[in-house]
This record gives sequence, C-alpha cells and structure tokens, in this order.
Amino acid sequence: MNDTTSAPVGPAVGPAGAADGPRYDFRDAEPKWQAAWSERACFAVADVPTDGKPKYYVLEMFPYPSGKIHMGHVRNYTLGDVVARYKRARGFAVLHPMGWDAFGLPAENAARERGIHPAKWTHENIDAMRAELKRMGLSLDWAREFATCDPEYYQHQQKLFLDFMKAGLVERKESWVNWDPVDGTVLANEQVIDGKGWRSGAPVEKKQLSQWFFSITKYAPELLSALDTMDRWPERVRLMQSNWIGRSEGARLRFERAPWKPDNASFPIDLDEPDAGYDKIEVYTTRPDTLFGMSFLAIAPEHPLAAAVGARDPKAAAFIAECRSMGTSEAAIETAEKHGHDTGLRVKHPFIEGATYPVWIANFVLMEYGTGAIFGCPAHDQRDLDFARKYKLAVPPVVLPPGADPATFAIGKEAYVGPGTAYNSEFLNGLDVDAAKRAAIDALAARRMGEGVTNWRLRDWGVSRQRYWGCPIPVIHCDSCGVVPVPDDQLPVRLPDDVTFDRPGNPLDHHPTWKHVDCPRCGKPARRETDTCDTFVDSSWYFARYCCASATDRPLVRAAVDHWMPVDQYIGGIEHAILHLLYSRFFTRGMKDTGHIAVEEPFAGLFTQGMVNHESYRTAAGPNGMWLYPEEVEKQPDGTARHRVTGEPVIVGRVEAMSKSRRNTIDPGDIINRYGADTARWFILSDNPPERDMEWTEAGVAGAFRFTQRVFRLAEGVGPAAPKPDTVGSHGRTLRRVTHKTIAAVTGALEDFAFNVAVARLYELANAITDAERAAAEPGLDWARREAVEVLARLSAPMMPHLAEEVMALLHPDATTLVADFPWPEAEPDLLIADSVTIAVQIMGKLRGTVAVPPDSAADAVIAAAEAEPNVANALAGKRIVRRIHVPNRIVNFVIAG
RNA sequence: GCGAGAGUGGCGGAACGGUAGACGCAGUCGACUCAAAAUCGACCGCCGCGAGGCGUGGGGGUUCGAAUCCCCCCUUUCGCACCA
Repeated sequence: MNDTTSAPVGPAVGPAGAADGPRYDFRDAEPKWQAAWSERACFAVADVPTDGKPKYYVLEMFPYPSGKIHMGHVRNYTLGDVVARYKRARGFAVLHPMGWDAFGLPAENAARERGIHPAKWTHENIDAMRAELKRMGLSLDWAREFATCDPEYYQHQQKLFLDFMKAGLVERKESWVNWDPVDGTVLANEQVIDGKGWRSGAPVEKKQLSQWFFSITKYAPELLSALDTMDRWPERVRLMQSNWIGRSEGARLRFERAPWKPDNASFPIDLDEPDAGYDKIEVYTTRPDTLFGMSFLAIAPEHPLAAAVGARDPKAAAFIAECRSMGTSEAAIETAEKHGHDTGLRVKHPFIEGATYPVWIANFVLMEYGTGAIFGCPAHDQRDLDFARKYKLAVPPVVLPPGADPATFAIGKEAYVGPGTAYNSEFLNGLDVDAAKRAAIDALAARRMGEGVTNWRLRDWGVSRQRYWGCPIPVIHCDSCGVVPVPDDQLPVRLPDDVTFDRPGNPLDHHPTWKHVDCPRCGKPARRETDTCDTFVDSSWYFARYCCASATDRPLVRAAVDHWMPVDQYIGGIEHAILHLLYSRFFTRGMKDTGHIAVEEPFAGLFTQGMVNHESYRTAAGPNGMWLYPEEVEKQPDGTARHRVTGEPVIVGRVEAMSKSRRNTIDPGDIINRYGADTARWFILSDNPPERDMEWTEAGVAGAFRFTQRVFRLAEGVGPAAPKPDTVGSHGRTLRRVTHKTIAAVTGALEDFAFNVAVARLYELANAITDAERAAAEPGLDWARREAVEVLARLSAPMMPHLAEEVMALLHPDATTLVADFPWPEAEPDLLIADSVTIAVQIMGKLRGTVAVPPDSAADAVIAAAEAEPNVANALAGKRIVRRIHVPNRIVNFVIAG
C-alpha cells in the first residue's frame, strides 16, 4: 500500500544483523508479533465469559471511515491500547473492540462529486483504515467489528427506535429548522455559517417541518443529577453537560389582559373576541421577587400572540418579518441591539390593583426557552434595562443592595442583579431575595395565577435527516391509519442500492419505488418515511452492541451486555463532551427502560485526550504564501527553514491543529513505514500528558526511535539465563532497587493516566542499566542486569508491545508464552525500601545542605547529623535555634532567633 | 457577559505543603571516525570569578517551610452565550 521509497527522511534501518546500524528491525518484528497475537487470539473474549476473571471494558470512540487514519486516531487508540494491555496483564478479562461510524454526509458528497456509491466508498475506506489500524499492533478483538451502515447493525437500531416509540420516547412534531433551499435539506446549526448553507452558500431559510424527536427532555432531571455520581468523568465535561441541560428554578405565571382601550387609534386591532384564546399571557421568570418592578411584558416574534397581532396590524407583521430575516447565527453576531414593537395591548399586574403594562414584541425574547414571553423588570435585569432605556419605559427599583439608602438608590446603566432586600414591593418588603421569591410564588399560587416550576434549557433531540446515507426511520405513513410502525418481521428497512445523486434533495424521496408500500395495518397504499436518522443515533448504542456483536435475533443480549457494561474506560476527544456523550447517556436510559439492558450510565470512566498539532509552513507571508507539507521543508541549523527542492525561504508558522488546508498533516502510515508502530506509540505517549494538546515533531519521533534501538541493545548485552544468585554486590543491589522502584512507579503512573511519567521512569531504568553495564564485575550483577532488562521490556509492553515481545524472545529463545499473556511484574517490597535516605537540611526554610541517614532514623539522630553538617554548622554558628522541625525521611528545618 | 481550566529553563514537561526543573527534545564541548551518521562521555534556569544571591505570570496572605493552600490582579485556552 504505502511505499517507503517516497519518504524523504528517516533512519537507515537495515535488515536485522546488518554490519552497521541498529539491530532491531521493526519491519520484520512488528508483522511477526501481530500475526502471533492474532493466531493465538490473545485479545478475544467471550460474550458471557465463564473464566471468573473481573471484567474491564476499554473503548475508544470509533472512527468515521474517511479513508485514512490520522494522528488523532493514533493517539486515541494508543491511549486505549495502553489501558487495555495493562489491565489484561493485571488479570482482567478485557473487552477492547473496534468498529466504524459509517453513515454520514461525506459518503453522499463523494457520490455526488465522483459518482461512487456511498456504500462502495465507505467500505473501501474501512478496508484501508482497518489495514492501517492493524499495523499499529492494537490489542483488539477484531471478531466484534461492525460498521453502523451494515443492515446487520441498523436493523437492530430500527428495532430500538420502535421500542422507544412504544415507550413514548419518540415523538413527531413540527419544528423550526434551518432549510437549505439549494441542497433541499435540513441543516444542523453548526452547518449554517453567517446565515448561509455551508455547502451551497445559499441563504438559509427558517422553515417549519414535521420532524422525529427523541424525548431526551423526559430524562433531563436524572441526566443532570447522575452527573454528581460520575466521579471518573472530567469535571469540565460534567459541567458542560450540566450547563447544557440547564436547570433553573422559577415561576410560571399568567398575566391577564386588560380590556382593550383604544387610547391610540392607530392600533387597529381587537383581540377581545371571547373565543380568541388570548386573554392570558404566560411567562416564565427566575425572579418572581421582582414582580413589583415590572414595567412591560415582552413576547417572542414567533409567539402565537405575535402572529395574531401581526394578522391585524401590518406594522407588527413587518416587525416580525424583520426579526425572522435575521437568522439565528446573525442574531448571535449582533447581540447588542434590541428591537421591539409595542402591540398596544396591556396586561394587568397580578398583585397591584388597577396597574397595567404594555405588551411588546421583542427580538431578544426566545420562543424556545420558557414560554416565549417575559415580564420586563429593567431595574434588575440588564436586557430588560437596555430595552427600557431605548423605548423610554419606567425603571422602578425593588431590590435594595445591602447598605444602600432607599431614598437615593437609583439604577443607571447597570441593572442591579445582586442580593438585597425587597422594597417598593408591598407584602414582600423587607424580605431577602430568596424569601421574597418564595413569598411571591405562594401569593401567585393562592390567587391561582402561577406556580413554582423547574425549567430546562435542554430541548428534545431532532433526529430526522433528509438524507440517503443513514439508518431509515422504520415507519410508514398511511392516509387512513396515520403513522404505522414497520412490523418486526419486516425489519430491516433496507436502504435501496439503486439511488441517484443527480439532483438536490433526499434520494430516498426521489426513488421511483422504494417509498411506495402497502400499509401494514390496513393494506392500502401508503408511503415509507424517507427521513433517516441523525448519525449520532448510530453512535448512541454501539458500545452496548459490541458486547454481543454477532447476535442476529435481537439488538442486545442481556447476559452479555449486563456482564460487560458499563464501559470502564472510554477515551476520545473533548469535542464530543456534550452531544455524543449526552445522547449516549439518554439512549442507555432508554434501552434500560425498554428492557434491553440493566445499566443506565454507559461510561463509568471517561478520558478526554488533547489534539495532535504540528507546525505549519508557507512560502511567503500574506495571501501569496503557499502552504507547504512538512516533508517539503528543510530546517537550517540557524533555526530558519527553506524549501527542500527550490531552496526558497520558508516561514515557520504556529503550532496548530493538523489540517489538510494548512498541509501540516503527518500521515501515520508514513511514520509507521519509517519508524515502526512502537516508535509512533512511544513518542505520542512520551511527549506530554495525554489530556493536553501535543506537538508532533520529527525530532521527538527520532528520539523515540533511538530509544527502541537502545532497549534492544541493552537486551543484547545481557548474559544467558541463570538461577538467582545467593549474593548480589552493591552495584547489583542498586540496580535491583531501581528496577523494583520502577515497577511501582510505572504501575502508579499507568493507573493515573500519567503515561508521560511512566515513560520517564522507564528511561531512568534504562539509564540505570547502562550504569550497571559500566560497573566493575561483581557477583550477581549480570543476573540483576538481566532482571532489569526483562522488567524494562515487560513494563514497556503496554506502550511498545512488539519490542517487548522481541526482547523477551531474545532473552528466552525457548519460551512459549507471549508477553501479551504475561502477568504484570510485581515489585519486591524489600527493595522498595532504601538503605539510606537523603535528608534536606534547611535553615528558616532555605536549603543549606543534605545529610544521608538510614531510613526511619530517630529525630534526635537526624537533627544531630544535620547540625554537624559543615555548611549547616557554619550557618548556625552564633545563632540561637528556637525550633527544630523534623519530617521523617524528608527534611530538617532549623528556626533561628534574631 | 457567564462558567471552567492553564501560566514552571530555549521547548515538552516532573515535583504526598518538604532538596524546583526528574525524564525527554534542542544545544555546547569531548571521545570514536579520513569524514559523516550512529554510539559513548561531560555540561546545560538566571546573575556572579567565587562565596553566594535570585528564581515556578504579578501583588498580598497562611505556614517552620508554598509551584502547590487562600485573596486580588494580569495573560491565555476552552465551553455556553439575549436562557428571563
């Protein structure tokens, strides 16, 4: 596939045993050990194991089959593989599967642009990427592989959809969508850029469509409260989800409309017909305590009352149209300006007899949140204040800040939103904000005008997509029976193969026959639903399917899923912090409530990795500069860079995310060809903590490569196996201490996801082995070196699995057990105790010297030794010691007077 | 605007409140070599000849002792963003 001859640089790796150069040839070793693992099915586990081992489920977010793996994949799968191999060595039965998130728009784009069928494009990409992943030497159970575009997968998703429907978790409702009139499809918010479709460039329209929704809001309370128990998730992600779900406590109250009084003849409207249904306007507020500070009521332009007003008042209609033309994204850009239109209608205050307030249509009120209507309290809400100042509305203050004088306190340009005491508020006067809220809600309830409510920001999940390459939504529309679920025995609803992409819109809709079916209920001609599922649905249950990937008769086999789930360690990018992870949490609850599984939280542990970045290069500053690939650039000793071929000067840009447009990508396949998988894995782990963004550098990879060679050389340098000697000399003992401390340190680092620290400890062990190589011969030293090299290999195995096998095979030519099947090394406790510890000696917290004492020495002895240390004694001369602090095995600190 | 992180040598980064800079990268010098690569050895925070002093974004504080804990500020990254 990839050819090494095109690589411009790289180490000269000759065949093993060549006269010069490194002896360890990864090109020979890596495929050999991959084949060995595969032949022995080292990483296969049963759906329902009977070996009694504790289970551990490691999962990395599955890839979209774009065609090639990228460095982000390499990092993701390396991190997961380290965990999987480590846990396996620790005695766990490890489930570590892989598959493909294979539906989605790029396949359709390829079909449109290049005439390749989406299925063909997708499967070719999967084949290419599978081959690349296999070259990484991952400890995967490939028998569980699937792609979400396989009917064998999506048929079960259709079954789940129908079960969710039965359980009331699926709804069909009208909703406003972003509609691209050129592509003839709904766009997600992220696909609308500056009010235009991201592909067509056409202005996006707001359109009301009937769409399928998952009722994720039904689970809002538990999706929020469970976050508190998810202590193995990053705090950041939990917070983001919490904000996204957006619980708020407040009140819902109904304002009665005041009778219509035509004090201004220019308002030609009359909504006082008894059956109009506009006699009350419901609002949501988190500040019922500020009700006496009301000065207006405002409704969203999409509010039904606004439409009713617009039908009678052309000026109002024009204002509403103006608001609608400002798309959602544009509104976000122009956040400052608030606009409104006075309807002429008025509402009564719930508590103040005879007081009425104007009803405005305002662009800053959102129909999607709360009730689409607010009461305006300008003194204590910044938005309301901006609006009131612009339209010269009253600003009565009703919350007095602590210490402020009620006679002089006034609102300027800033609303007062802090704590305080209610005033100008009749029965609320004197109460603090919280007490006033409760009192106001009680009063509203007593009058049957309102009640306390909990409001959520989370909206239901719209899953309809007018696209071909997705899971068909398994329902049929019948003119007589309405929406009819496809019966189980007619599943799967397969995508037709013979589709065309020569015109905009949904190919399923254009297909000559596919959508025409008979109603399963009454038998009359009916239509298939042509919407397909959002691809986030596919990824909302794949983790459970892996547990029983070959089951054909049902989506999930309970015994298997209940055994393996939840995922013990999930690893992926932070970009999925909200959508994928929240949808999966919802879906898992849905699967539980429809009887498919027992767990309700899918991912017990979550780790979010950083990105892989790289320098970018271009030929000149400004718009004329051409981006260059890293392999086109040659670094100069003076730090500048030039073009490898033309010699042109090159501008070295920022270190930023790898992207095709900036050409600062590094192809993992190329790296594996030149350096091997172990080198790539080692470098990616060693560079920095895995949760942070890392920089991919040529020098770093080369350094990692040198280390692989060095480890092999250390192994070649040790003698044949021998029984443990009775006595070990001092160099040997020193080495053995390092060896066993390294076992403890690397174990701890791996448990903590501090893989860069684990790498550092292994470098230290290698350095200690090198020191021992140079030491004079003594009894037991050879044995200790051999032990150290074995430990080095075995501790490195989760990171560099091929090299570890090669080293152990070298040391044990007749061995039949693979390192992949070895248990994790155990440190000998005796060797973790040093025979001497270095105590820092401080005077007034400043280091003045060190003393070496036996571990756990008595305080008196340590202090005496510290005072005797020449440098310390010198500094203490003539001073009065007022206090002597001794921290066992660590420090002595003298506090002196004067 | 709101919320949450992060600021440590030339770089990536280590460091239970206890010897700041482990380990790696880059660099300097040396050995080997006709030479280069590879390998090996030494050095490698700043000031100072030295003794020593100064150093973890800035300023305060707690403590015998602070990169670490607390308060204020600065910079920066990310998330949400007219959410009533």
